[in-house]
Amino acid sequence: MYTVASHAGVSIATVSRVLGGDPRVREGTVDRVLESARAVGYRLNGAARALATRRHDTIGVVFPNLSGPYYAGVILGLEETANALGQSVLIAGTHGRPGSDELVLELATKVDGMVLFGRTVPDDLVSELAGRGVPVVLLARPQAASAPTVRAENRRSAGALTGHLLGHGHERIAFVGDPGSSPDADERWTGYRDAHRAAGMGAPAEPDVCAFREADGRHAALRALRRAPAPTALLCASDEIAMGAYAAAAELGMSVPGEVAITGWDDIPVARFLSPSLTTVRQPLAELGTRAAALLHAAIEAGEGEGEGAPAEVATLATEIVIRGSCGCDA
Amino acid sequence: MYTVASHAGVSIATVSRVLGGDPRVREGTVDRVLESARAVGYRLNGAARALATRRHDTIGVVFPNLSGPYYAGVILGLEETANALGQSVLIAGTHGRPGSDELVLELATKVDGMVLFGRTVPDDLVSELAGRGVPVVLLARPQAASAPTVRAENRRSAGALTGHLLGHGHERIAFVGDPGSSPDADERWTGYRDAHRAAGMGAPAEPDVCAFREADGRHAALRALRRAPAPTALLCASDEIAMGAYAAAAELGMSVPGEVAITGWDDIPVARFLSPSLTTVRQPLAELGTRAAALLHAAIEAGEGEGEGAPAEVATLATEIVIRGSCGCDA
DNA sequence: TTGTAAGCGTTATCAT
DNA sequence: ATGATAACGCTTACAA
Repeated sequence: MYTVASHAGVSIATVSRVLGGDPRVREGTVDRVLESARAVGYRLNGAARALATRRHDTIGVVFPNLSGPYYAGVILGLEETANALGQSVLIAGTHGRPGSDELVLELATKVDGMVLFGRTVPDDLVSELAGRGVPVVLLARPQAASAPTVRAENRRSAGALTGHLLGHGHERIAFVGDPGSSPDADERWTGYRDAHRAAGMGAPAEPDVCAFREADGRHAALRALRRAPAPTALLCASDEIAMGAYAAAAELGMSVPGEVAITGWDDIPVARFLSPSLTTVRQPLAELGTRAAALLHAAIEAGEGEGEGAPAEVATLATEIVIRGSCGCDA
Repeated sequence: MYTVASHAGVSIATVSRVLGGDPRVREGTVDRVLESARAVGYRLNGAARALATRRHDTIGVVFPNLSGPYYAGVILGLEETANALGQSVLIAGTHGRPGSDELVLELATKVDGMVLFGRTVPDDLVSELAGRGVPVVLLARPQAASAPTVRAENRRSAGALTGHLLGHGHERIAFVGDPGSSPDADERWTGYRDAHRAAGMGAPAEPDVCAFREADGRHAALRALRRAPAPTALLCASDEIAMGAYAAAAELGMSVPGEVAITGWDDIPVARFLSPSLTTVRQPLAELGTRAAALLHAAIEAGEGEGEGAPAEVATLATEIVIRGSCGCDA
C-alpha cells in the first residue's frame, strides 16, 4: 500500500479510501491512485482488512457431509445468493465426527455469520454462538436461541402422503428411516403417525431405522418385508432409501406397487426414471439456501445495531407431493 | 487475550504460545492458561492470526456452478481431505459471469492457495496468481504456468467407447456435447475423432453442440436424429445430456438401443436406472478432489521454501468404461 | 521458561 | 480533500 501511495504521490490513507470506495476523494486523485494500483498490481489484503474492519465478508455453512443431492442443492442456492450479496462462503462438513463443536467455534472466528444445518450443532452451542454475537441462521432444524430459521414443511406432507397410501387401501405401512438422524426425518415420522391416528388406525410404534443411503434402505426394507405380516407399503424418509427399497423388493420377487407400494422424499432426478416412477415429496432445495443466505445477510447487517429484540422469524417453505407410479396410482 | 493473560497471571506472549501449541512452555503454565481461556470463553481471532502469520489455513476452490453431481462430487473429496489437513474451504462459483477474474483475485487474498476448475480461469490469470506467489492446483484442465494439475483421462476412453460403438456396426455416430465448454468435453471430442480415423472412417466435422444439461441434450439429440441420414448412435458428453437424448428418442418413437444407441459420461446414479441402463464412463470424482487438495497442501508447505523448480506433476486419473444396455450390449 | 515490544497491512479518527 | 497516526488482535524475535 505504501508503494502505491508513493507512486501516486498520496498517503496510504487516500489509497485506502480510493480502494475502499470512499466517495470523498477528488476524482482526479481517484484515477491517479487506481492507475498506480494497477501499475503495481496491488490488491488489498483480506486478513488485514478483516482485522481492521471486523468484517470478513464471508459466511460459514456447517453441514454433515456433501454426499447425495440434498446438501449440494441447498448449498448451490446459498452460494449463489451469498455471492450476489458480496459474501464468500466457507464450507465445513462435520462428517459425523465428535470434535465438530471445536470446528464450528473456530470457523466462527473467520466469518461474519453462519448457517447451521440440522443436527450438526447442538442447541447449547447455538446459544453460545449467539452469545458471542455471531449471527446465526438455522437450517432444517427446530429453532434455538431464537435465531432465524429456515425449513421445509415435513409433518403435514408426510401425513398427507401417508393418508394417500391409506386411501389406496393399505393397512400395514412401514416407515423406513431414522427419526433420530435429523429433525426432518423426525417430523416425517410424526406426520406418518398423525395420519394413522386421524384414520383411527394403529401404526407401528417403531420405524424401520436406517440411514439416508441406498444400501441402508435396502437392508431396512428387506427386514421389513420379511416380517410377518409384511407391510404392503413402505413410506421411505428419502428417495435414496426408496431406491434401496426397490432393490429389496426386486430381490424378494415382489412387484412395485402391486405387492408393495413405495414412496420417497426429495424428488431427486432419478425419481422420474425409476420403474415404476417414484411417488415422492419435492422440497425447494435451492430456495432453502437462498432464504438462509438472505436471512443471514440481514442478521449481519442488523447486527451493526445489535438489535436482539423478538425471536426471529421461522420460514417454513412449502413442499409438494409428487404422485407418480410407485404408490399405486396410474401415472 | 489480555484478559486471559491477566487472569492466568502471565503475558499475552505466553497465552499466544499456549494456544498456538508452542511446546516450550512449562506444563503448569499451560494448564493455568488453558483453564483461564476456558473460564473467559476465549478464542484466537482468525483475522488477526492470518495477518500475523500470513497463513489463513484456508484454501479456495473456483468452479463454474454447483448444479449436477459432478462438481459436488469433486468438492466432496476436496473438502474432506482439506479438513483432514487442517484447512477450511472457501468456495466460489463463477456462474459464467464476466467479472470472475476479479472474484478470483480477491479470493486469492483470503486463502493460502487455490484449486481452479476447467475454464473458470484463463491461462494468464493462472500465471498472474503464480507470479503473486499464490499456490495453485489446476483441475480438469490443461496445465498452465507449470502448476500441479489433476485430471481424469478422457481422450483414450472416448476413443475406446467410440470404437465399441463402431464395433456394434454403427456407421453414423454423432457427438453430442460442446467441445468449447470444457477441456474435458474437448478431449472426448478428440478421442471420438481418433477412433473414426483409426477405423478408417469419416466422422462428422462438427459436433452436435449443447451444454451439459438434460434440456439442451434433448434439443441437440432431436436435431441430430431428424437429420438425413440420421445417426444410429449418439456419443453424449455427459450422462445428463444422454438423459435428454433418451427423451428425444422417445419423442421420435425410436427405440434405444435398437434404432439409436446412446452412451453417456460420468456414471451418475441414475445411469443404472435408466431403461435401458446407460453405457457410460465412470470417473473418480471424489478422488479428483482428494488429489487436488493433497497437491495443493504440498505446494503450500513447499511454498515456505519458495522452490519453483521444474514444472509440477500432472496427475491423470484413470476412468472406466461401464458397459450396460444402451450401447446395444445385453447387460 | 517467560516477558517486552515490534511488526503484520488495513481502516478510521482527528487534524489540517 | 488529504495526511498523520493510533488502533485492530495476534505472533515472534530478542532479551532477560
